Amino acid sequence: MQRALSATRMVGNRPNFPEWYQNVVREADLAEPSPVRGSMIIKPWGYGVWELMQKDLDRRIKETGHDNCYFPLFIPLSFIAKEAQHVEGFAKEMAVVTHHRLKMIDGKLQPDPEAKLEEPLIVRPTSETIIGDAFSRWIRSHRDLPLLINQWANVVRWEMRTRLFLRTAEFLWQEGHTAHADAEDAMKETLKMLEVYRDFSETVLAMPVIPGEKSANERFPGADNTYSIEAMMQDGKALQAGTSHYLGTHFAEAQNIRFQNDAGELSYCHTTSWGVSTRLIGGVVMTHGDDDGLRLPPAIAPRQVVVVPMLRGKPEDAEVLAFCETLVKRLSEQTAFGERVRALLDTKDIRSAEKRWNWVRRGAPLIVEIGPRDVAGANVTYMRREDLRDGDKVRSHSQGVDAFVANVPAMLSEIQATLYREAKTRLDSNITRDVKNLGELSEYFGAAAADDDDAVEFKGWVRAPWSAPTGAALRDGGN
RNA sequence: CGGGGCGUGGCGCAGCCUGGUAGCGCAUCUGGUUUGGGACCAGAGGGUCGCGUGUUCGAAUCACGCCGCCCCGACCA
Repeated sequence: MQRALSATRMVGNRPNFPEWYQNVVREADLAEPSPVRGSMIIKPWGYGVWELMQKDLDRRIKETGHDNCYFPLFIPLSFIAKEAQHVEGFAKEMAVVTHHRLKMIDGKLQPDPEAKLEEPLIVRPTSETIIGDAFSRWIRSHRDLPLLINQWANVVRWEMRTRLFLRTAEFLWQEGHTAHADAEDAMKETLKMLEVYRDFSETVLAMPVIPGEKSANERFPGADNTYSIEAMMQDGKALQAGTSHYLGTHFAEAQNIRFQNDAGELSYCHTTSWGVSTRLIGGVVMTHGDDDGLRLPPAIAPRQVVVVPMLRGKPEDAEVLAFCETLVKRLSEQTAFGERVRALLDTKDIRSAEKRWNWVRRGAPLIVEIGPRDVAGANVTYMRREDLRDGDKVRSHSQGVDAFVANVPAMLSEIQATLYREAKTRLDSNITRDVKNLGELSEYFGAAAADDDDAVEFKGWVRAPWSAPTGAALRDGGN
């Protein structure tokens, strides 16, 4: 049994951060690589986290006036071709469907040459074009605007280099698409959703971010402006955690999305799109993980309290189990973050010590251990995942069962707040603010660019003047 | 796609230089002993040594080719 996932615990000083990340993803039972290159299998614990993210974000999207719908996975090649920048941006990474039938030829199953599609279909890398096509039919009048749509879907981008959650060939996301009568309204929408993402990330994921505009070279293909929220990972690097785009009239012009204004004149709509993806799970790992594995913010923990009975194969086991069942039932009647507390009794027939560590690695916020002595004294013994260790020792707490049950909602809130505070402190204290020009910037990051071994020094971020509108000269700035 | 590294039971590795058909730790299974805690003893199962071709009496080990994975870079949610 490994005792820790890496040797050091200092932020920014993990000897091999990417390796640590992969270990946590595996040990926390979040996901595993699939037989298909670049794609992953999201396991129940990881998918449970995604479902909770979805649920909360979906509510926010609806509260801001958007309706969900679903557009097809396949997009006609000609649709993509309509917007020049869009083509240029995505052409290199598209999966293409060319046949609709397999045939056994020379003992080998292969696409039937006679079943070739007249027009190839591409697997959506994003849905601007196919949704725009629908918008062009749905929108006639200024009374149809704004049109506010969202979809939860999978998309495919044939990436050269993939990492679980952070960049996979196929990933899950939501993509919002809206159409507006003028630039001002569309820009308002773009910034509104950026703010939705910021608040969601900070309050639900406990992941502080910096919202801002991306430089021209980092813009979404076909956008006039791209905004993002950026989070700082424990290696000091930035993770683009969500984007919101003002698309101007580019897609409207390419796809003829027009409306008649109150004067009877036809004009092009201004559109937006915005999305967050399963990458957020990777962000949570790299924000909150430690040497013992994952630490999940309670708001997105599929199980917030896990009860591990200390069974010894003796008659008193029955009492222990009965006590635990009652405890879980009472916990499930409590409310935290506006929902029932998610509690689990882990009865799997393995050693209880191993069970405990499984839940530690998965990041369950509260882990409760119940033995005969607890039952006799009506106590619970528990650990808080966000504050697991006292030096090398595991910090174990004891409390009367009634008080514990009543305290769980408050403790979950505290854990959520503590995780946020730790990350926020890290973010704030690792932004260097006294860099004034490109020379100082190069000097600060210095050798980092020439590094080719694992030991990349922790540099954090730099706040520096920005050479708008291109940002090209300063693009090594780290954010 | 450029540079570097690596593919040996589920996981982590040794063996390769100096060819003689596999070994360790953890995990798994069985039995026993333990029991406020990441147990101990004994036994067992599990490997086409990434794939292919070649050299050789003999290849995990040598040569060539291919595939895959990881890191850095470029690009991206």
